[in-house]
Amino acid sequence: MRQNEGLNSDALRGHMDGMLLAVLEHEPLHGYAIIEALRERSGGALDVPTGTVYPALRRLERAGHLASEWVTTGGRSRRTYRLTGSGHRALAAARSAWQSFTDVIGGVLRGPGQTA
Amino acid sequence: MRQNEGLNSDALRGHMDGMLLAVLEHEPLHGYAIIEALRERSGGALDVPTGTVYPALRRLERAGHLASEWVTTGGRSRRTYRLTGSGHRALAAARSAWQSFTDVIGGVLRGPGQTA
DNA sequence: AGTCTACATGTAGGCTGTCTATATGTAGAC
DNA sequence: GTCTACATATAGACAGCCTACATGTAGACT
Repeated sequence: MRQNEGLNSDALRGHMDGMLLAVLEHEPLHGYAIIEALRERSGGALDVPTGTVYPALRRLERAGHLASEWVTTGGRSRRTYRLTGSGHRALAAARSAWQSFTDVIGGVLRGPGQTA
Repeated sequence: MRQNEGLNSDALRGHMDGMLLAVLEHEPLHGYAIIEALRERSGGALDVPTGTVYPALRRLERAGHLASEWVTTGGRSRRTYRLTGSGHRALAAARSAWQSFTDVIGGVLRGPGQTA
């Protein structure tokens, strides 16, 4: 279970929740499928370990942003998560926060006087 | 000592080092001035506490990216930090990492199929 | 003289999210 | 019978950012 190419995991902190919500925006998914979706959407850059995802999903459910139910398909049992109303709002908030976050950090990193 | 507007501190994780290096790129500064520079460059969004900055500066010095010396001006003593060669390389690496980081996270947050 | 604010550095300890490692079990292919 | 992919879950380590505290100087104002 190797780690993401060049992406340091400290940097992921505080952005996992938003990504999980984003992945679940238009379809309910179970944990394992969420990990695959993250890998695909990131072009292979993101390989999030189960020890990160499962606790995070439970946290988001406790917070009311996700709801889960067990779904059995072809002999396989999966806990499937979907966004709640609160989850949709949290996703919108996460996107807005991401925007200001990148503006601020990006601006500092580039240095003063650079607009682009 | 109030906190940054809307910026959650988990999100800062792993990006402080790069910002500190960026602020020191063209001129040596002491800790207190670095905090002010971060506030100015971020348009007031970033108000980093001393308990974050001073340990971080020491860490970066131990890592060889910064060098420090005590400078006394007008009765005031300040530990002034400057970038080393290794620090300049680390800053370049941080900028490159920031680019891929925002590409990856931004891409996932936006959802599939969106180029812009 | 006393007080207050801005300047200036520093540490101890807490919090919490991510990671590693481990445990458990099913389905299907070979 | 074994191996791989699928699938969920938890315990404990790790590390960076934060709060709170401790300490001290310079200069302005009263």
